[in-house]
Amino acid sequence: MSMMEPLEGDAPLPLPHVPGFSAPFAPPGSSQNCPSTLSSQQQQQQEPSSLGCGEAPAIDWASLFLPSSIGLQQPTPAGLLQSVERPSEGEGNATKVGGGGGCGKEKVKGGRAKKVSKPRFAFQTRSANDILDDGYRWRKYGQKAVKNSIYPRSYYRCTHHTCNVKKQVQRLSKDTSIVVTTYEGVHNHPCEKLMEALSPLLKQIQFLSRF
DNA sequence: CGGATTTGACCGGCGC
DNA sequence: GCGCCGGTCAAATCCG
Repeated sequence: MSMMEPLEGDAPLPLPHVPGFSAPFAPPGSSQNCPSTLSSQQQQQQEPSSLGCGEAPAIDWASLFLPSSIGLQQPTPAGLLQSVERPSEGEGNATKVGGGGGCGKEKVKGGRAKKVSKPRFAFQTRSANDILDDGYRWRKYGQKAVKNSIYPRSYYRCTHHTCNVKKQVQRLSKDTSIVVTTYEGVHNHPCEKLMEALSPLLKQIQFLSRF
């Protein structure tokens, strides 16, 4: 599994840029995403600020999503270790993204699947808890034992009806305190927790902007 | 009772 | 062509 090598091979690194747990995961130069609900243009312009939600105000989502700014809980104070973008995999020519059958594809009724490559974004966290509270709601749909790791990989899907974002969570066998979370796709909706936390702030901004 | 989780089966791509 | 492996499905089970 070559896709994890950059992560597993590296020792914990100082993180140059932390996109935030629930930030819209800036696609590495691609624009394919959630074709079922939103056009790719509206969805993402490589700008983290374009969350893609129609009624979302023009806000710098990337910065707002930072856990520290909204009080999202973090499993441990250690927090993020490394973020990894993986731009090379199948952008455009739709090669397999994760090695498996369904990866990078969407199944349609009847068992056939069409290939859809999505932006993927992985980062490591040092946490005793596998499940990061990133503000979104996830439903687990699978768990697999993976090679070269004593820990299984868990597969989650965003529970929002129109959102197709998935994430994989796996603990490193080399360093059991590190959890690797890989997001696939971009949320086309603001997370409930975030909006809840931001609403008073937004009101305040709107109020102040009148002057 | 409805939603979330678990888990074995199945599917499809890739390497040999 | 075949086997391995990762990703997904879906029925069963759990839980609030």
